[in-house]
Amino acid sequence: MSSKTFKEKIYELCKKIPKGKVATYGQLANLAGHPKAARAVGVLMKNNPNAPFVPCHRVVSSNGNLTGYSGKGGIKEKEKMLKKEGVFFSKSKVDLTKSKWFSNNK
DNA sequence: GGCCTGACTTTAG
DNA sequence: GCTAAAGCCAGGC
Repeated sequence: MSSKTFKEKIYELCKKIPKGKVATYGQLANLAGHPKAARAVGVLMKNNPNAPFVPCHRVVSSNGNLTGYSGKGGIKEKEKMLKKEGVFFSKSKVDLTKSKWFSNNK
């Protein structure tokens, strides 16, 4: 039963992202059951009704580039946090080759 | 129920 | 390698 809305699923998926790993918007959308709703995912993050409850900074674009983040510091802080958590970086982008999250729960 | 917005993704030039 | 355009979707008013 999918009583939960798309956004609720997205938030839960965000919380499931392990430390030191990152996921793409499209991936979260895919796990939520809508592979093409990556855009909607971004909107939900922007609204960010539960900022401290969801590590939305672990969500990046498909090429590993850090996009968005309306939080304090913006992209800069976001990158900093990820580096701190152990995410591999290549210049100003996430090294998806090493740090992309492989969701097991589907 | 319809219109607008947007932190996406992909393809083409 | 970069820019532009199109397609897609859900939330909010």
